[in-house]
Amino acid sequence: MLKLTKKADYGLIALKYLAEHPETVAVSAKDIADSYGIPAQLLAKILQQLTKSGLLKSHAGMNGGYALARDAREISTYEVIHSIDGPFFITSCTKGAKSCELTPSCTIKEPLARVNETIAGVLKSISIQDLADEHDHAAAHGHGPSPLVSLTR
Amino acid sequence: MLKLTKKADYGLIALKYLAEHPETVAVSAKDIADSYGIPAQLLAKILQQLTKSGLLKSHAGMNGGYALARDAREISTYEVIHSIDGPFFITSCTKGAKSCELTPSCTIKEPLARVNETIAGVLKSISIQDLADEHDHAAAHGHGPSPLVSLTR
DNA sequence: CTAAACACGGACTGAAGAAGTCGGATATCC
DNA sequence: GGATATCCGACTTCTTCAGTCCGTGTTTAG
Repeated sequence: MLKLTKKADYGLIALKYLAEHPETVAVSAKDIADSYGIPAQLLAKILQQLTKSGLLKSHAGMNGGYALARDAREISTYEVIHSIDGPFFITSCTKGAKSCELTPSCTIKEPLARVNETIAGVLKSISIQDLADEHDHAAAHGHGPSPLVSLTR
Repeated sequence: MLKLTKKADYGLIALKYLAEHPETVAVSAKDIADSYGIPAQLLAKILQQLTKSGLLKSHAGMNGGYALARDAREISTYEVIHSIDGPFFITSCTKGAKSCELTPSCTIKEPLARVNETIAGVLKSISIQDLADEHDHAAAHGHGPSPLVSLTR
């Protein structure tokens, strides 16, 4: 139904958490999970995936944990979602798939592919830092002044 | 994984088909299904749903079938998807849901809600007629001149 | 050295939704 | 009345998501 998975949600939550606590060297998966009521083991797997994708740095052993691999401003929500949920496409039969060549039904998919690119572009323009900022501003005065999604029309 | 269902695809395919054959009074679900290799009974249910939503007009009996209730230019892809897949939301926990109030994890959802609105806006700006046109143009000279999704950035 | 705390990673189970099927009822035209 | 349609609900099957379990490897504290 055109919604991203909870794993992606959890991943965004965790990264936002890390962006909001830049002073800490490393945060364990359990700490973040406990803060939000997320299953710890599940979040751990998500963070592992994000580490493999190069978005996080991990440190094993006691007092270990995760930290952002780059500045929060350099990590886009697109990368996070792509890392966790894999490449997403609006259309069920995307280019490269096998089933698509059989039927001529793909005539519809071309315009939808543009929609897909639009979504990707929007997500790429939103960084983890934007999420953290948005949180503060939203609580402060309703809707932030940041031109996050200024192309709402 | 952020993709719409096959039902929605089928629905769009069928509406595009109807838009491309405006001369015919009514087309049966079976005819459309056979043209694209879609399960007939499944497509029938989809068209019934679109009829209930007021996007199609149906006529039972022999030589019966479906026809567009309005001009193809007045039917947006948003309406079709919304009718078939229901209200879609990027975030797993949208406003109005119960589970959202429990955890403070919703801090992330606010900016994503804007993304959601952006997607909805794009889909609302694309009509069934656009799909039919796009099909012709795409085959002719690659990418149509229509400013369909001009806000790709 | 040892044990606790942490990251890693595969395998597994349950639940939910999607995709498609089946059977029957009703309406219309010939 | 029979053939062709829509209409509609219930049902099975399949896939994927969400979450858990368990074991391994690594680092640090004591």
